[in-house]
Amino acid sequence: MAQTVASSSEKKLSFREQQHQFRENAILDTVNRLLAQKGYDLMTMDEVAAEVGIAKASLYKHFESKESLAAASMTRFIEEALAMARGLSPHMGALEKLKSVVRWAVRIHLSGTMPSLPSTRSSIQHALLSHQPYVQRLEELTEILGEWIGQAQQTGELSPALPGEVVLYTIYARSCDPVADFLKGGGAFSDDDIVELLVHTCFEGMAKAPSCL
Amino acid sequence: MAQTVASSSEKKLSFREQQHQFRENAILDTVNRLLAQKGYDLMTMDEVAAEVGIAKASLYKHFESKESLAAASMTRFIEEALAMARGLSPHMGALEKLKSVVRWAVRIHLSGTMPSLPSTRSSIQHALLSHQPYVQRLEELTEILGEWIGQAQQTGELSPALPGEVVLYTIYARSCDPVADFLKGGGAFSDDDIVELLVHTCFEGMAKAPSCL
DNA sequence: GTCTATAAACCGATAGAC
DNA sequence: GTCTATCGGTTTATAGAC
Repeated sequence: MAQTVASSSEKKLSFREQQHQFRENAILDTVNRLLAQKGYDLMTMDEVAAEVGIAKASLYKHFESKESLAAASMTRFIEEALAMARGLSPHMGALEKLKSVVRWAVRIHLSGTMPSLPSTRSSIQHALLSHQPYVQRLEELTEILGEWIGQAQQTGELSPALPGEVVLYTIYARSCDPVADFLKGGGAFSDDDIVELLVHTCFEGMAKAPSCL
Repeated sequence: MAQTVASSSEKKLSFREQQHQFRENAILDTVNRLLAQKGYDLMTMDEVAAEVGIAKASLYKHFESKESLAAASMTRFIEEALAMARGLSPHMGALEKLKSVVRWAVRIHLSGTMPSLPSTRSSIQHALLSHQPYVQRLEELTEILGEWIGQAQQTGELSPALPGEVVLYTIYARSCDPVADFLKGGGAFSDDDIVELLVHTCFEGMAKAPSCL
């Protein structure tokens, strides 16, 4: 009996916690979209609250500040990237893994739900680097990518003469490349085309013919 | 006599106009730097006035709004790019001309005086496209680059299978690529190294060894 | 044209009732 | 936890004296 009550109480608590998590995920979904559309500085807390369908004060019960809200959004995104990277088949070559990561990121970017901060210029960049959960996951991802970069350089799939940091930063930057937005705005290409074109120019440059199209 | 007076009057007017132009150029220099450092949304008119050394109200005697100020800054920058492109030796190959443009832009980017708006996300992007002087010059530059791209594709220096828009957008995007900021922040490379690394990955990709380093 | 002072709007964050 | 109402600060832009 006592066990049943305890179990029931546990279930109820777990259910509330689940609802809490569900609500927070809904908030973060909205934040991801708004960050993708307008960026951090132009996104307002009023707007987030209105789109989620709650009052602004309620938003502050979940996240203590605008900065921590954006940091949570970015952290969740990196977690998804980590899960994606770790889920890649171990039979893939290192270069193919790296391309898969860029493909995945560009596709999310094109769907309008990548909470990327475009550059060093955003006011949140500094706050993010003080947000331990974000930094930690970013380091994990960097370590995974760094390993693959080293492997691809050993096999010659990537030039060993190219500093690893250059490859890493380039991969990160191509994942939220404005070229994708421009091409999408032009309307001449499908999302799949844009993904392949971007991955091609990123790794093969512009002298070699793309395998797609 | 009348001529002398007229001439003197003309000279005085011209001098005042020159001073006016000089002041406006000083303002635009400051704006370029602030736009490069913080971007449009985070740049404030108070800040611009303070750094120029004039009162904010005086700023509004030169430019009627923050939007028109940023638009003037961007327009002047495109004019410099046009002058640079038109000044390239006619003996250069088309590909070498394109690379020279990217080299020039990345160098300015690294110097911290490129008034680039990082992406589609800035609130000024829409206003810029309604600013006729800017749009016109951007079209002129696009036409020049488009011609070179076509030539480079005919000689096979660039892949003819790659859509021209992809090449054009890529060149524009690499000119203010955040990779340059990351590498500069890392401190391991000189500005010249960064320029060559970026130009190399842009045109040759990451499989081929860079000619520099 | 340059200044000081201020208007008008917006935004992040909080108080306090329920 | 959710709401309404509001505070405090910042920003763009302008009024008016000089």
